[in-house]
Amino acid sequence: MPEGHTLHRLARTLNRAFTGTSPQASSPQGRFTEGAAELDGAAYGEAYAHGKHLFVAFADDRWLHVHLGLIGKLTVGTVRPPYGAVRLRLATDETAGDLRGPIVCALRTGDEIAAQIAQLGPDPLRADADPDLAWARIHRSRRSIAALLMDQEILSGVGNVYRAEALFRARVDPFRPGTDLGRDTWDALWTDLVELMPLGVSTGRIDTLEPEDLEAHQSANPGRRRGRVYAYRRTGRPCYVCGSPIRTQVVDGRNLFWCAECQPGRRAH
DNA sequence: AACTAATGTGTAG
DNA sequence: TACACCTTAGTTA
Repeated sequence: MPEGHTLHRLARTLNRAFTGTSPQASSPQGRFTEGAAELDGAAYGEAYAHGKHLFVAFADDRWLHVHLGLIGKLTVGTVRPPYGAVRLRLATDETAGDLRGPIVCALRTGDEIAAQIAQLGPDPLRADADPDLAWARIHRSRRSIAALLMDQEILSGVGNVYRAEALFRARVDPFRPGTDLGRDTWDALWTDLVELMPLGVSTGRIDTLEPEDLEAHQSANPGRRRGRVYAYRRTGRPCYVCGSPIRTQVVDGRNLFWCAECQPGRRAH
């Protein structure tokens, strides 16, 4: 589930597995052979996430830049023969990290990493994040808050699930323009993301239901294991708060999910 | 077993 | 707007 929480979790997992080692690097798939050769045997430094980007520092200003995109996976576990298309394997005698299907897997310098980070808006999962930087752009934009929340240059790490859930939890109409949002509403959205996303880092999944709404969820979904959410992918099913059907609409090529009763707006959708 | 959609983003037409 | 990435969960047969 590659929204920001996934990448922060992976940075932690990589650091636990590889800190203090000099892993072997290879590209079983063959599409990162040269980069892997550059990293092979280099001393591992530290992994960091910023939004949905993952950066791994190695000795001598060699950095690995990974973006999983929609279907990419990075798994870390005991050494086994690779399956599927493994773009990059980092391996010690005990542990292998296998990267499949990323949209970015590249060797970078520290300067290049800094330039990449400079393009990203504040990340609710980072202690150094400044929400005012996002607000400065949001309150001057006529784009919808739904579009703004997904724009990684405005804030980073929020994807389609956290977008739908944060807007629901703050009871905000997704189509409201940034110019119309109000500072209080932005503060509520940001504060909620700052509380919500670390839960995703610890659990590896996105759960957003408040305790008082959990009962309605559990009676409607006995034994469900995946994330417990208010709106995301619940099209046509009853809202856990008001019972009216969750709505969906494609906006900028992505499905947007919301409850028109709990998140009322002035315009017809 | 086969098929589809998906948490994302860059590029080409 | 379409495609590429090429995995995986979920659905349909």
